[in-house]
Amino acid sequence: MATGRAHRPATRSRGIPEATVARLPLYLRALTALSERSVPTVSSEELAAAAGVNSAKLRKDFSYLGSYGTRGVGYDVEYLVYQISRELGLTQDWPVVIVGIGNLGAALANYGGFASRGFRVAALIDADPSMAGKPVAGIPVQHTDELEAIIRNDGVSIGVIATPAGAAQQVCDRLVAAGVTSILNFAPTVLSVPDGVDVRKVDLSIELQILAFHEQRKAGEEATSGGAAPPPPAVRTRPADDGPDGEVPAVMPA
Amino acid sequence: MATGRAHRPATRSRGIPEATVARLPLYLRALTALSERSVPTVSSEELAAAAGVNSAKLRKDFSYLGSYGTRGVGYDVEYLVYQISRELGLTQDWPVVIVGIGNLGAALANYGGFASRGFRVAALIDADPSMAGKPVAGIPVQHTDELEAIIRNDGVSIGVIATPAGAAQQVCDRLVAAGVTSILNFAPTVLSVPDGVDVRKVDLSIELQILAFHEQRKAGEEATSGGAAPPPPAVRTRPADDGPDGEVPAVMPA
DNA sequence: ATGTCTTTGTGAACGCGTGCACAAAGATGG
DNA sequence: CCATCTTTGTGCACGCGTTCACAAAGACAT
Ligand SMILES: NC(=O)c1ccc[n+]([C@@H]2O[C@H](COP(=O)([O-])OP(=O)(O)OC[C@H]3O[C@@H](n4cnc5c(N)ncnc54)[C@H](O)[C@@H]3O)[C@@H](O)[C@H]2O)c1
Ligand SMILES: NC(=O)c1ccc[n+]([C@@H]2O[C@H](COP(=O)([O-])OP(=O)(O)OC[C@H]3O[C@@H](n4cnc5c(N)ncnc54)[C@H](O)[C@@H]3O)[C@@H](O)[C@H]2O)c1
Repeated sequence: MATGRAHRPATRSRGIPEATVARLPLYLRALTALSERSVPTVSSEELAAAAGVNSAKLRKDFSYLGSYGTRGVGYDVEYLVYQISRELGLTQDWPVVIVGIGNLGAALANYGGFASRGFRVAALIDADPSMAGKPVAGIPVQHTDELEAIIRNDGVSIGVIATPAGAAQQVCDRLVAAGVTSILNFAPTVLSVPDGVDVRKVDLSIELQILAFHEQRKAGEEATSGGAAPPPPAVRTRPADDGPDGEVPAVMPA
Repeated sequence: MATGRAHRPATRSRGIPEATVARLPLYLRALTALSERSVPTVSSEELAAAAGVNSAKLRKDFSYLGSYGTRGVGYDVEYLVYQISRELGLTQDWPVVIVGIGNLGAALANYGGFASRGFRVAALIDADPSMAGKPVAGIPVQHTDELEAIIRNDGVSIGVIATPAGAAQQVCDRLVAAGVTSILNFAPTVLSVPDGVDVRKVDLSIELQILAFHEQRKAGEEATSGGAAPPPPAVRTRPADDGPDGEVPAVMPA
């Protein structure tokens, strides 16, 4: 889901398909749960069920990492946890900065799921001067002016943007200029970044709209007003056309 | 990203590919911005740039909706806003319940991006009795006991889960039993739902792990410790050691 | 009308991801 | 050591999604 200039022409980074990479955290989560229950081994079938995927897919995913299974037995849980962690780069510590400590930013700062993997909140940054020094989740909020210094001093390479949409690109530019090369964007905007910078976005509104689409399909499969097929569109250059299709507003002048 | 039992064997709902549906909200956002600036028409090239996608892809996406463009001119902004809104089901009002009003749930409740499209927060629900009646974002929190009544009375079909992971499946089951058929899940768990129910998940931790993967690739393309090839795995049959899964895992005895 | 110029809509090629199905590997038991 | 049984690893086919490239549609000028 990299947006903007974050093209992925051959980002099959080192032979591991992007789709597989996206599932590794899922497997890791399931394996961690098994590990906590001291389960020694799992079959691909069991693990796939726990992760909510097809077992053949899981086996193929693991085959990209190497042959870590034992035929007739399955996979060693602890060993696989380690291998996936290493592949994902979770054996090292990743300092993260969160920019925009409002409703969402504060929730993220309080989120325990950060530290549970190798992620550490290095700093909380906000433009509001009245917030400076105020602790959120035990960490004092710092002013935007400090952004560059923090990133350089702590060697931060991952930034989280939780500012209003209008500020996101500007914040993004500063992060990138200061050395951040991975961005998680919660603001509803398309970010432009130079090559080599990865952007992933989380957009609640988009998710809801996708759900609404399917919901509408489920509800109005046969009964709702209007047919299933959209009415022949009126081309507009000259309005005064037969325009009103159904009960439609939106007639445009050329 | 439907998980669990939400299989999508032929969910090409009515000829509109899933990938296209996922991009429609993106186009809609860009078009809304143009509309607010009173821009009358856009070319596929311009709109694609604004939405961060390829222009050919955009045209093909729109072609699934119908022929709404004018050759030599482009697309009428207002008309397209309406058509996409209608296709996504945003011309009607979607009541939504949020379950689990903690850090994240409260942030979601306060989020203005809900109402900006056709989504309306019908209720906030939490299991903590001490929260009952306390207003969050102007809406009084209601106890979980009320869940079924609220959903039935308001005809809620979309639910948002922001509870701890351990409670998510149970909450999900209750939502589904009460009539919810679309779920947006923020808890880091795989949800099992019956056919006909859509689940989408938002998982911050997974996004960060994917970023970490690419970050590691960028950093250690040649220099980092260890080679590229993983060491040959050892096989485990008899564990014998239960899990000190504290920090350094996985050296396998043969 | 006719010609030119812009931009859409889409046919076709390609590549990625998914899932089936099975041979090979290895564990386990005799 | 051999037979059997379980489960992995993967070759293969298929379908979806992306992108290119271009003919056709239409605006606009003359
Ligand atoms: N709250 C949610 O549940 C939610 C959900 C989805 C998306 N979002 C998006 O996340 C973003 C934040 O949402 P929110 O509800 O926390 O908003 P908010 O207004 O509560 O918080 C925004 C914070 O960003 C700070 N800020 C503004 N400009 C800044 C800048 N240039 N540099 C640093 N900090 C700056 C503000 O001082 C404020 O503290 C928005 O873009 C919103 O659309 C929020
Ligand atoms: N905070 C974040 O930024 C963040 C990010 C990603 C994921 N998450 C996930 O979102 C979920 C919520 O996170 P949070 O930080 O808000 O946690 P939280 O502990 O602050 O809030 C959880 C809320 O859910 C309520 N709850 C518990 N069981 C319930 C039940 N059975 N029915 C109804 N309500 C119940 C609790 O009373 C509490 O108010 C967690 O699963 C977390 O992993 C949070």
